[in-house]
Amino acid sequence: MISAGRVLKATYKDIKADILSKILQGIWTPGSLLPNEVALAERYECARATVNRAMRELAEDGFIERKRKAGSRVRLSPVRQAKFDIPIVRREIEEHGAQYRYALVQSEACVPPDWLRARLQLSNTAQVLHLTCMHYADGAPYQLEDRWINLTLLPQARDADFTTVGPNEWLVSQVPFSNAEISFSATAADQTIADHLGCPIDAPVFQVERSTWWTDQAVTTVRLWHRPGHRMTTRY
Amino acid sequence: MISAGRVLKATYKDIKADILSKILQGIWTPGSLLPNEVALAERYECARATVNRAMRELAEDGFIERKRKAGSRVRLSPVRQAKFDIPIVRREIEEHGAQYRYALVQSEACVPPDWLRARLQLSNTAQVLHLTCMHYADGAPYQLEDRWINLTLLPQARDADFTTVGPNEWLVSQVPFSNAEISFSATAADQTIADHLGCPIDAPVFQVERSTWWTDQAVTTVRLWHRPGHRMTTRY
DNA sequence: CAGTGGTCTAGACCACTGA
DNA sequence: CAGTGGTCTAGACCACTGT
Repeated sequence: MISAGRVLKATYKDIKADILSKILQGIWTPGSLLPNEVALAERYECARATVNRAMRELAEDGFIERKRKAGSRVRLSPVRQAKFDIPIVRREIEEHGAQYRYALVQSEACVPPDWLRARLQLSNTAQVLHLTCMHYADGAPYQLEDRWINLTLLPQARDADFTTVGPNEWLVSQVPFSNAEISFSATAADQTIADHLGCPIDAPVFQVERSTWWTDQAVTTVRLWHRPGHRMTTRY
Repeated sequence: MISAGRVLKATYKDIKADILSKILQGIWTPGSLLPNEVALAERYECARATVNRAMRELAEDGFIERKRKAGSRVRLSPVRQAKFDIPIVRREIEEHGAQYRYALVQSEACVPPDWLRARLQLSNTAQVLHLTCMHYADGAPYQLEDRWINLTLLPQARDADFTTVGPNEWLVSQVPFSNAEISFSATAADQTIADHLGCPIDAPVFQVERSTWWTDQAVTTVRLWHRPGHRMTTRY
């Protein structure tokens, strides 16, 4: 058991910061038992609900574990998570102070290839729209996009004009929120990628794949290839 | 403005789920103004604090935006975030049902190269421990680790035995919590990487770089190279 | 069964900010 | 300046779970 120093009329943020600093400095070490909420409320001279919020957020942030009856402990192993902003290419580019340009390379309605039908669980009669697009930063190739849209779910995509608006931005306006699976990997540039990104064939390319569903129906899947040297960074 | 259906004695989870389903189904569309907390509290027949918690969490989850005086709106563009579990290689491998094996390849205390001193803001007199390690899944190369540990901050690393315990697990036991910067990219295998991972030179390799600090002092930096074909996946 | 966190309430005051 | 969310309070009851 740990004893807490006395602090006057603390807000939940004060309490959270105070407890966190004790953990980060190693004053409260992994595995040790923290005072219970009532005790902390006395020491910080506030209501238990205020302490509760501070502790709840520390638990959400992965710093402590809480159990009824057993109390709250500093986590033993930092079960840490990293959060990434889902890359929205236009914003990504503009935030780097560069000028964004978009171009449609190809657009074709077709029957989905087998691998796509399998991945998106499409019916045998489904039709899809296949788009190829380029995103430029200050005129230089930044990202190549290979997009498939489920025409059964979004027939209006057939008549949409993708020469000026990118499929991502169009989709956001059509499907409010959706579930998605996203994965990152490294791949070698094939002829098409090399041509569009202006890099050698077999150059290592950072690849993002994302499939999204709306109420259990496949909306779209996309592969994004980034120019060589691209990095995705975050802090935690 | 949107009107809410009446629900009896709802908990904050009920309210959150109800509002979220209206957003996901497109009943409440992006940009539209939600009822204020007092109105929702009446409709759900609960206290305002209960509504507040539901709405606060929806905002944290990125579904709505809240502003004083202006009210709460469904987000226009899904500023969604993806959470990744920080890859802990042993768990990653064992969760795939494979057997984990670790091996120390090389260990050497030395003066940090310039790029490392710059990256970690080390003093001129700093010493570092340079480790090279391999992680195997079912006997096959899985990940090559190139690790640098700040000996000024962690002198005990000099005497630690890294032949049986990986540096990551050792560090976790020495430094309770730390800030980190992590980045992902694609790179081409050099001779060393190719040898250790058993892949061709110039093969595209998924690279993770992570630097961590403890109270503003650099603890360690590491580069991890994954076997060809490695994917990092999440849902959101 | 008893101790702990989880949640709700009714009310209050405050901070911010759009009109 | 008035409407909205942000936070706090003092108290209450409940759910879970270790002992």
